[in-house]
Amino acid sequence: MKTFSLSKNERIKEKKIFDQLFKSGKTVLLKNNSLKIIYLTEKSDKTCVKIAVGISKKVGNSVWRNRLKRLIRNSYRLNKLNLIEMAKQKRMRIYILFSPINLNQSSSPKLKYFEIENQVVSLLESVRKKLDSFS
RNA sequence: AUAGAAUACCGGGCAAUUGCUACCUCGAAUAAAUUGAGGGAGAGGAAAGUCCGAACUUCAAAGAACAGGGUGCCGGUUAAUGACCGGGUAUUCCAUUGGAAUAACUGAAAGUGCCACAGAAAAUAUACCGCCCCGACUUGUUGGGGUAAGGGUGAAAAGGCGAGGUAAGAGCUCACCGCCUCGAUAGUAAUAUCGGGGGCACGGCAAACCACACCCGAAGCAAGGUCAAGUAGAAAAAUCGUUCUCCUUUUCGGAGAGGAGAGUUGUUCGCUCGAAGUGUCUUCUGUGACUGCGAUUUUUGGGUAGACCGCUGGAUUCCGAUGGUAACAUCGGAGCAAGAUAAAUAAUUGCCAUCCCCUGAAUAAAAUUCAGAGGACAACAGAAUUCGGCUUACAGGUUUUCUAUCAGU
RNA sequence: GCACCCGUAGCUUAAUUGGAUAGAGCAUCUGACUACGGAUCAGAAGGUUGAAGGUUCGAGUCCUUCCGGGUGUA
Repeated sequence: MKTFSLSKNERIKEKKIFDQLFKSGKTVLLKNNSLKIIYLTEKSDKTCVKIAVGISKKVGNSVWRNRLKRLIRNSYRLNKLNLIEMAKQKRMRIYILFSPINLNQSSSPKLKYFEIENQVVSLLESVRKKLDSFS
């Protein structure tokens, strides 16, 4: 498998998983409240990490939403290795949903890649710490 | 040259690295899902709004009338349109007899309706102030009559204007204009021009109802089809139907009529489809009750929302020729150019191009040019069955035309 | 995606077939009553009828185009 890829198998596509995430997932916020992560774990021998990006229609127009989604995905696939290693060690499946909170088009019309990447990295780190301490 | 308006077009480019989507080629492995390498491909002028028009699919075939909806000068283009092109007419503007822009631009003399307030009167006309005549008397008031020129009201006042005429006036009469009507000429037509006659009757609103002419069957790719999966062919209530004849007959069965109801997205007609048809009791041979069966409607509960086809080669794009004032058509040549589905088409870096700002140099200054450093990296905006239009949003740049100002010949 | 509906004061709503200043209730503010507050009584303010054009003498109402919000549909 390629190291920095993000194929269809690493994305959430099933409606059931989305329902479970919204019903019983745990949220992690950033300090400036721009992004959040909803995550869910389950024990399984077939380890995998799947992500999705959920953006409300009221946040901005389709061009802006597409760009945010692509930036989040791109920064995830460049920084996902640690999380996958941990999932292999602990033998669990991890589902992650990214979502913007206070971020919208009127407040920040131009999105910059490095800001998004920093936020994604710190979010992934905090998720990893929580999982570590939990088990 | 600068500024403005219109018009047609473009909507950053190249390279590297890391990815995404489907396809092709060569491999690996397998029951299958899969996976490795390479290759070329991958958002727009509006992809948007969903305002019109079609293709395509289903509703048996897509029938008729009414209802309902749409359009509305004339001719053409088109698969089709409410779009486009050409012409006419009206209005506005500039100018001075031409030019430009805009227009839901049929009918108010088929009928119905509305026209608040004000005003005498808002459509069968009428008379407040006036003007004029006659009578009465207290000589400036009143009674009767004529009139619609002037005033006043209003968004709108009953043909306009001038002359004659008159007590005062009035299409009462006449000229010109307008209107109605008949004819001729030009034009395919809308319409225009000219001539004769009438003698004023005909206010506005049809984006009020309506009339006339033409057009429209309905729903939409979540259409529709195939496969898989499914505690699914679930329960309750109401209504209706469960009828005849013939053939072969032990039975089973077959044919015909009838048939509740369903479809035809409003109604009617027409058309099409069309299930069950059992048993028991009662009873004066037919009726009633119950049960079973079937159909429809309503309610409750539950399941799946996966894969493939539709899905991209088409009223197709580009170039040229011919015809046409033009929209466009015909012919010839070349080309194939996204197909996702929790939804791909991206991210970073470098160079170039573009724009902004600063510093230095050239020149007396501005403007301009060159060099260096820094910043922005663009606007509007993301395919979702596919096309033709319309509408709306839009940084910057290019082409052509027109207008204004300045400079030169 | 496709199809469709609705916008009136801060909130909930009226407005006859186009006719005048867009009317109510709650909330808000001011005053009265009270030792103070509530309740009550009296009064005031608050609307370019979502926006822009058009038809009309006159548009909340009729027509067109935008803006915002919502619904249905396997």
